[in-house]
Amino acid sequence: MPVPFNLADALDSALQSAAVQAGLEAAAFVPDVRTADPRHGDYQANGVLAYAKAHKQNPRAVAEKLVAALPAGVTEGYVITVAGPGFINFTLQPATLLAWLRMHDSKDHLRSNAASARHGQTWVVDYSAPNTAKQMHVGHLRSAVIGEAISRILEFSGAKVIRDNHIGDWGTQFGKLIWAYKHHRDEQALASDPIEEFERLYQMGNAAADANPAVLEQARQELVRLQSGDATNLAIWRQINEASLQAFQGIYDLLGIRFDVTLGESFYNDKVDRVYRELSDARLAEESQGALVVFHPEHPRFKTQPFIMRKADGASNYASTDLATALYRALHFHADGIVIVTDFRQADHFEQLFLTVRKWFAAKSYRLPALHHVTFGAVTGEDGKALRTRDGGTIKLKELLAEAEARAYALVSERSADLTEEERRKIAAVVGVASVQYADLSQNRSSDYVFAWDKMISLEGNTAAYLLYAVARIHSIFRKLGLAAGDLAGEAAGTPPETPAEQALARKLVKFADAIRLVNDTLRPHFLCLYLYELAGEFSGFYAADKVAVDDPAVRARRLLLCARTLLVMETGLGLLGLRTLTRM
RNA sequence: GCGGCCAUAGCUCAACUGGAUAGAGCGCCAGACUACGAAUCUGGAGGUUUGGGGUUCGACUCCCUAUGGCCGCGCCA
Repeated sequence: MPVPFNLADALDSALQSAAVQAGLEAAAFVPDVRTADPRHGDYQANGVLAYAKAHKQNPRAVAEKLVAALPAGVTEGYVITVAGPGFINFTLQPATLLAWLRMHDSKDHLRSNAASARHGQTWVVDYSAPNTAKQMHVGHLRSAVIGEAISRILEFSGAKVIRDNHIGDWGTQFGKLIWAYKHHRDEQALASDPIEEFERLYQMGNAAADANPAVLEQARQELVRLQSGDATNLAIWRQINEASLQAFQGIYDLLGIRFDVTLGESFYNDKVDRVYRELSDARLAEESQGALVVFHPEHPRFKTQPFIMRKADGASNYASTDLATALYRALHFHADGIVIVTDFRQADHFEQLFLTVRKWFAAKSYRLPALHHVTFGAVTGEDGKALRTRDGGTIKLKELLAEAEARAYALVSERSADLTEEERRKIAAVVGVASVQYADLSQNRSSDYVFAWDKMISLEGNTAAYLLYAVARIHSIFRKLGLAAGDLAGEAAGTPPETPAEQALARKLVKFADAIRLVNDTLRPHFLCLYLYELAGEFSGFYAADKVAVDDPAVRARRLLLCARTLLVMETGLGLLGLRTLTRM
């Protein structure tokens, strides 16, 4: 029995054609198929209610007609009932569950089936984007972790993804930094930990310029020299960038991030004139108080709140470079979609940017990509205020990840004292980072994120440790039985799931497709986290209820198949979130 | 002042973007290791979804309003 990867999709189109068969006004009928509460079934179609309402018909009668018109290929695979005011419920038959599990037996099969969703599309994902000359701190975590997960899921869904690190490597701060570099640098510190020293110099330059107008003027001169191509200052600037990128990569390595391109603000320096020209020619931009700005008369706020794209002193700012960036991504990368991952405070900026881009591209007949500003809330301490260390400084990302690993190590040593020191170190490295990533990803990104160590490294509940533990237990079963986890031999003997726990687990497994779809549609990775958590929960229930390593070969084969698929889906899903997994912990 | 986001169990969060009896974890109570890893599982208690109106077959979700919190708003990004 061939079954599709995404069963909800298949039901949707089956209901569409049934609507034609049954004589409904098919164009006005949207099946609205979604996953259901298990009490009601696996999928439910809710579209009948809206249709019947609009057409003044009895919803139950319409539902009955639709069900009667479904092809045999569909009706054989499910138990179908009409319930309540006109819901159509579909419960998968055990044989259908088995067929799905058999067909999706490897990561490659999952991927190739999922890839139809965005086949042929190109997406640019813009995330992380720290400023050079500063260390990454806790505030940089969410963009990096969320952006990477979105990139992986878009890729899994068939898109060509270009990961772009739009670093802040240009701007007025470099005048002060170069001034401090020339007057106060510590060569020894520069050699041993350059990023730390640059950060110190930046703060020093900032403070000195604030305190002394003469310094401020000298810093301005340094900036002018840099911008006019002065060799010395350019060399310092390059040194700063190089050291910064190296430090960033240290963090990215821990988080499993590798960018395809790093096109920072400086890259767009020579591309902003075209932006000024084209927006002015299109009469979208106007002079206001000496600056070149864009107003949006149709917008309640942006009709008076300007989008400043060239400052009165003639310099560019991030509006101009972001406009140039949008054009570059559309023309050079042929992007079908652009995702920009930043915190919610920049919502106004990107709303103005997107409004401007839409009008500009329309005026020039440039192909417009889908534009998504993926926002997330602030990271706060447990008091609800911005997260700070005890002495009031920001928490460095490097230190945060080290702390997570140390806490994980203490836990592993406590729980698995029998493992060697080396093994415990390795496990702690994975669990520590995964806990940080997962704590961030598992929450709806739009709310503020309350940072709490105990919750993050916790072993219980919706945490990385819980998911990794489920994976480790499955590996353990295969190890005990002397089987390879990916070994497909013996699966042919697997029969349809029978016990309640087996069925619940199998029914959750096929919903993987729906979770992927949901994240694709919403760009919210927490839906995949929630799915994996629920899957791990179903597995744990199954594990407690039904022993796998039993003597009866038929029962054992049936349950081993479920274990193999749970492992496959868990490892695939965790991989899409950017987490590494373990075989023991 | 104008605008945006948010408010769900004691705490931290979900609720598939308008669907069926609002779900988890922590904490609390009561159980389950002579069974593949108890970092687990099974039950129980706990709710006027901030207050008040409205829209409709149906509202945590949409609209209005009040209160409280976070944030943005002319040359930082």
